[in-house]
Amino acid sequence: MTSGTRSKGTRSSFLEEARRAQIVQCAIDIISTHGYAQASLALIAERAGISKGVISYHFAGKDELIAQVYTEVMTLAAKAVLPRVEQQPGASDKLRVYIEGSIAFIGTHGPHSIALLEIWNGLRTPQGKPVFDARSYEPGLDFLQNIFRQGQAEGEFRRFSPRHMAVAVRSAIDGVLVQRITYGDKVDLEESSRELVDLFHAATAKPAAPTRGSRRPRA
Amino acid sequence: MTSGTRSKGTRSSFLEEARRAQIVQCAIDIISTHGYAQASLALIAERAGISKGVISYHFAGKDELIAQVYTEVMTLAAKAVLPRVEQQPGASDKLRVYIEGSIAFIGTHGPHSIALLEIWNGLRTPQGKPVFDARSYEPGLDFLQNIFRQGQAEGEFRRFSPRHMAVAVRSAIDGVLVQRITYGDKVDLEESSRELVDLFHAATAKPAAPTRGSRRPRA
Amino acid sequence: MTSGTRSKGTRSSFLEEARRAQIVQCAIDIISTHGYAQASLALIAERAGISKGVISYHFAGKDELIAQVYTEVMTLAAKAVLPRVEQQPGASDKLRVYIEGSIAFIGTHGPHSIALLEIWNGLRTPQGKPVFDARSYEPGLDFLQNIFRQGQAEGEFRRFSPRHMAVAVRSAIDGVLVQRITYGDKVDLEESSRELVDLFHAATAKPAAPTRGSRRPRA
Amino acid sequence: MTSGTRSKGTRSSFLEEARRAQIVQCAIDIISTHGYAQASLALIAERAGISKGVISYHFAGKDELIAQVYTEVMTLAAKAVLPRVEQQPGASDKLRVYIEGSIAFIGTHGPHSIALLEIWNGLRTPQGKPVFDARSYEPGLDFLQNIFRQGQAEGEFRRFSPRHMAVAVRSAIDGVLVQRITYGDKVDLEESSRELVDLFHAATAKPAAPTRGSRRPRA
DNA sequence: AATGAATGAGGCTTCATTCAT
DNA sequence: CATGAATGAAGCCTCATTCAT
Repeated sequence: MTSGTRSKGTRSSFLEEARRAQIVQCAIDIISTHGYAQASLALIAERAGISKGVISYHFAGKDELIAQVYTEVMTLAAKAVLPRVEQQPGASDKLRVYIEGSIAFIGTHGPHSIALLEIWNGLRTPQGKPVFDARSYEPGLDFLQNIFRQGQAEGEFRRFSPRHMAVAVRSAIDGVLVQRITYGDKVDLEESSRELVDLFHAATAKPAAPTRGSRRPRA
Repeated sequence: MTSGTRSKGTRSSFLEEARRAQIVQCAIDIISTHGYAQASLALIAERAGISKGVISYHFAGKDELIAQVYTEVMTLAAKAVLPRVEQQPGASDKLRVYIEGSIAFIGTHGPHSIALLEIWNGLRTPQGKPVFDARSYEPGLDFLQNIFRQGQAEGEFRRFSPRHMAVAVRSAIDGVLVQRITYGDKVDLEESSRELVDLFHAATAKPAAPTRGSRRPRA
Repeated sequence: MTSGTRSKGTRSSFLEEARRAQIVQCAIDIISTHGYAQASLALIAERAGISKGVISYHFAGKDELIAQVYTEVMTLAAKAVLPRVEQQPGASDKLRVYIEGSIAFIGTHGPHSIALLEIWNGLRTPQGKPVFDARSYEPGLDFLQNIFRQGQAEGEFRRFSPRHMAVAVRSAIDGVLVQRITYGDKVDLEESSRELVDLFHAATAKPAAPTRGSRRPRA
Repeated sequence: MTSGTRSKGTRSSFLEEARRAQIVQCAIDIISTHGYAQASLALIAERAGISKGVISYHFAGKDELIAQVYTEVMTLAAKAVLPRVEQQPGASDKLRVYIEGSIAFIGTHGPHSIALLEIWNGLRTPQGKPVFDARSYEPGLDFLQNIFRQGQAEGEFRRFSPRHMAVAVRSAIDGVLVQRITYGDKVDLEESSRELVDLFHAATAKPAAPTRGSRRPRA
């Protein structure tokens, strides 16, 4: 209204955003520890030390909160993984970094990863149909498919269906997450990472030429 | 079990079992079409054309019904897949038949497969902990791990972690199921089967010997 | 299923109907005493001495309960008033009996009448639009308009707009109800009835012929 | 009130009054479009482009705001109708002008009229009793009764109960409003006005003397 | 004087479970 | 054995009101 100082609107927005972020974070915690179905607004509010109504005040409803959580986690994951992948010139390296990055994200953002899986599996339309069905995977699958197509075009990869391979890679990574959820620290993510890299390297690489030497660029 | 006239108790048991089986079947239908969260006893009872109380009468509670569904489907799947796998002498063929059988099961028992996934993801303890977490996978994983160990011992497979490979195989098969749920008939299960067989053949096979000929036993 | 005795279905229906009727009656009582807006399911259930869930069990939701109340009262009112009206051959007598019957209904079915008015005024769509707006009056207005058309055709009534007269008659009767709601027994319904009969007789009758004698058929 | 610089208190009062008037106006708009039950403070504040708290600041509570709306509209209506009525010397003309003025007010102040009806029907005490029941009508009814008494005393009107006639006139005018709310412009207010004037002229006038000529002084 | 944030009560609905018949 | 009826908890949402800034 006056000048110089930050406008009220901005200050409002700042506090508003802080609250929203806090609530989103608590939602992630609760969803990851109690599961999507048990993640009631009451539980989330309790965790945040606020009244239930506060959530309704800052979010249009539970749906918006969940959507926000989803967006938050997806954005975080994409930022953590994709840029580093794209820095790799070769398809084989891209695949390796994608797998390594994805599994590393599970380690650094455990609750986020779990929450993502929970929402994925738990969020339904009122008719019971999944809101995030396989269609939501498409962007990620596209990303992988492009890597595979590049590798095949450049002769680095053998012939296979890029789509099915992409589905398998994503599924395998999710499988690691499921293991991690159950067994916690007993699952050595670095080992899982190495094994999956090897697995999909072997699965995609061209059959060894007769005079081939070392097979793996790195273990 | 076979003779016509049995004691009342047995006849009771027979009817009892028929009722239970009917309810379990309806539960599978409802869970697969409406999702776990929406699968209320009322919906299942309506589908079965019976009263809600009947379910409570035949099952200790919803949990027991769901557990029964789970057992039923797991048993069906095991019967459909495992015997044929064990008929194969070689580890490589065992793996191939396991994958083929598992994906074929998705095709022949769609609702069962979906229900299994729904229960897997949806069933929780009152504290929100998954009832069927990765631990429930262990029997299946053991089965696969044994195949891999056999193959490695017999020199058919390269060196890799049997456990991680087992997790990857199961996850990849589940990935096909998720695709199938979303895209239905547009997902060609036979193609998926072939691709996964190829994928894991390549992933497990020893690096091609210099003078090896055909790599795939079957296309 | 057997024979002779009433089928289970019927017995069920009987008890079912009794409960529904009880709940509808309690809803009428609560709506008439506390007003539509305050007529919560909790209050109605408390009055009926049952749990809130019972209402949800017997009715699809609050909407269906209210609709049932509305239908119940409308049907009662129609049965109480219309047949006697149609027994009258002359339009003038029809009008008189209609007014007398409508006001008598207020006396014999006070809570019903009040509940009807409350629902009429209070029930809204989620967007705030009245569910029972003037359109719902049309059947009743038609009935009155036909009386007026008959009277004009037979020369008993003077020239006027049947529609506007019909609206005025209905409104005047509702006005008596509003008075009754506020002042209770202090409003003499018989007197109100006589006055309205006179009023609308005078309003509809042809200008007195020069040699006219008695004006009212009944005082 | 007129001079430019006044004490702070007065200037405050001026702004205060402006704010209150603005809020009252917005309340009228919202009530008339969304209905009383849906007219939340949030909606009214949004319409006014202010914060919800402002309303609480300027009004003791929602009740006071509504009461203010009621007073505002009643005052407007009284100012629009009563003075012109009182200019008429004869009772018959007074009645005519009262009806004409009241219906004209519906045309010129649609939202006000609707809001008035909504408040009338919707506002309740915490116990569910109407706040504005028929008692609130008394001033208006008195005004009409005085007209009728005058007309009867001066021999212009026939014998009838002034009170019941007054109730009928008010009810009939309200009936026109209800029609207008539902059917909007399709209700010709001028026609409604003429018909009601005729109706109540006929209803109140002395039976035609044997040698009388024209019945209506004016249409 | 105004605001946005927070509260807490209350409403409707769904649902697994219990129980008398 | 089976049923329909009833329960009570829990969930999400709306809203008038209060309060610190």
